Amino acid sequence: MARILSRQFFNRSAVSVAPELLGKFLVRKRKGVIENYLITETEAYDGPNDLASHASKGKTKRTEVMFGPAGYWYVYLIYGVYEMLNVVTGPEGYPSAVLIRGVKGVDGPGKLTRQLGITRVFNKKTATKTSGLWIEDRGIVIPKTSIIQTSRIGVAYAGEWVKKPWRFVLKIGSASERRSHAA
DNA sequence: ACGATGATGAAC
DNA sequence: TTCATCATCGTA
Repeated sequence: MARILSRQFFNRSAVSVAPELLGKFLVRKRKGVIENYLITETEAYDGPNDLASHASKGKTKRTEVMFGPAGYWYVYLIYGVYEMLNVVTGPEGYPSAVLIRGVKGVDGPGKLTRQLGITRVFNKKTATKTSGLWIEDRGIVIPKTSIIQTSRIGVAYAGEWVKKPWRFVLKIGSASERRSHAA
C-alpha cells in the first residue's frame, strides 16, 4: 500500500507540503536497485517575495523550474560543493519549493544528495519512477507533537523572512540540533 | 573559525 | 568580463 505522491499532492503551498513530507519515503532507484529513505527534515521556500528563496530574484535560467508546475525536482549546486534537492510545489507561475534536508540516517542536505547520488542531472525531471527518484506515502501518520518547527537554516541574509518557522524536523530518528555560532 | 570550490546574478 | 555571494560540511 505504497502510494507515489502525485503532482496534486505537491500542487499546494510549500508551507503545507513541507511538514507533510515528514514520514514519507524518498525512493531512489539506481543500478536497478530500490533504496528507501524516511524523510526527517524539510524546509519551505514560498513565493516570489520570500527573500530566502532563489525565486525572489525573479525567473532566471536556474530558477525557472520553481515557476513551473508542481512535482518537478529542483537541484542546484551550492558553495561549489554540494547539490541541494528540492521538489517544486504550488501552481504554475507561483515559485515555491520544498528543500529536503535530511532522511533517517543522513543528516544534512549536502550529505543526503552525495549519499544517494543525486546531482543536477535530476534538475527539471519529475518526481516519478521514470526519473529514478520519487516519494511514496506508506501510510505512516506523523502526529503534530512529533514535529519540531524552527526557522530556516543558512538564510541569515533574508531580512524579515529569516523568522519564518518554515523548517520541519521529525523528533524521532535523528536530525540533531547542531549549529554553532560566533558571538 | 574557516576554507574548499564553482555556478549564479548583477554590475561594469 | 569581473566580482561578491552562496538553502553546506569537514577540519581546526
